[in-house]
Amino acid sequence: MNGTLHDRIRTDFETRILSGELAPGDRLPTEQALMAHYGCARMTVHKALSPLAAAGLIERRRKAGTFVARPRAHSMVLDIPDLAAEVAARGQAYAYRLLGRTLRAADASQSAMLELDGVHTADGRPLAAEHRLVAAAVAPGIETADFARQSPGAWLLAHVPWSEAETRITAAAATAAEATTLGVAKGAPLLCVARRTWRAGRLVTLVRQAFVADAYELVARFGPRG
Amino acid sequence: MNGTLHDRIRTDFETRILSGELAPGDRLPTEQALMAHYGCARMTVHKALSPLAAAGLIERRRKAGTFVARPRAHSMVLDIPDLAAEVAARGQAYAYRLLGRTLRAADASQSAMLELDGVHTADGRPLAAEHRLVAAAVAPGIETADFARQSPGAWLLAHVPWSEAETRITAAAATAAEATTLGVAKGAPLLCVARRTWRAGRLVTLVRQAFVADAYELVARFGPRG
DNA sequence: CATCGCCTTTTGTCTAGACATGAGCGTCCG
DNA sequence: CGGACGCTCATGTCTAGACAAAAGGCGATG
Repeated sequence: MNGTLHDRIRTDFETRILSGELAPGDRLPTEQALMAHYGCARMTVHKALSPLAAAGLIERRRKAGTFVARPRAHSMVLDIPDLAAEVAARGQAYAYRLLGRTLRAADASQSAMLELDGVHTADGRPLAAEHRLVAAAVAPGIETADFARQSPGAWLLAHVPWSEAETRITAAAATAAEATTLGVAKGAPLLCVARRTWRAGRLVTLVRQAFVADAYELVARFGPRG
Repeated sequence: MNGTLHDRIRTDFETRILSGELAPGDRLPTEQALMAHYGCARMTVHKALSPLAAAGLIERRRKAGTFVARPRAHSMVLDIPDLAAEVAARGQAYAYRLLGRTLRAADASQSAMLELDGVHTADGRPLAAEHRLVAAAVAPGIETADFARQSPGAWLLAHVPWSEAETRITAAAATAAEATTLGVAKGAPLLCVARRTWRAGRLVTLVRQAFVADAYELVARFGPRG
């Protein structure tokens, strides 16, 4: 596919496996045989097949050989887009409006957290309500940040690196407060995205975004397009 | 981390970047310098840094060098679990009940599709309503498959390889039909997962699962744990 | 001053080998 | 017959080098 030889070898087997031409359990040629077939060194063959093994598409055992892996519980790539960019791509005007800002002092259970409530809008129409906690100690400077022009999420992305994140996606009925903020009826369905983000084991931020159901969707992909 | 040298070099920089010790834009040593530092050949250094570049953690430019990448619109790994396994892991009894089965003949716009309606249950309680279309030509044998014991999704996973999939996640209010199937009130929030799956460019199946909001959530992760 | 072209640095790919590792498999011996 | 041993094969890791390609830097030239 790409110009390089090991990319060609890799995509060769990738497509043959994904198309079903090579079924799970089938044995692939040995590296020796592939050297001869493609007329290259063993390192090149190895460099081609290693990523497939890492991706779980094939399984390699010494002495036994290389086999097409059985399809397991698959995972897809979920794009977590920048809301501002997403809205702008739709040709709408994005804005974040800060609704509340409270500093919660540290107590026995956790360190000081800045509590931020706001709403993301597209062309002035509410898109999502956001409730966020930010660990003040891990995000120096956030207490003086201006969220009139930039959402807390964008500020954090630019200022605080993170190493780990977990996102939970659920549906929920709008509470009275959410209904008011978003301009929908109480009980209306919302797509809720709750994310916790850590840096070096310490919680950086905890955010819950409630999207108006018919105004937003998440997309996850699996496939050669990346 | 792992015993191998290139794994050690890779995790070295991985942790230094993710911990923030190396900030976005920082330049990494050249491969020459790393050869000297680790006392190994350049291929070994290259093998260590290449995956980091592929993962988007670093950015490499000829002549300029290697730099820590700025965090971009990040993507996470979304686990699409096998429903049966998921329910079993919670200690509940999983079942799929087929509610409707219709063969739609081919027409000008598309080939023959088998239409399947069903409901996934945990301990007898409805968990999700499923509406699925399967391309009969791409899934030979599905017309005689027995869905009393196995859901169409599980059957397809075992019998038809796929190369590409796209999942859209939304929230929606339960229609009257869905409310009846799931035993919830009309208008109750549902987490909807709509997935299209292709094999070699041809549509294999198209499925829409509507989950009872408080009985299900999707989890996506990003981090060194994989 | 601007621009073109050349040089150098740095990464990308590949080779031909070496040794290590581990698993399958047969053999030998009890 | 069965288990322990050792052989062999296939993959895993690594080396020292080669050439290619891209892009920054710099000087010559207009």
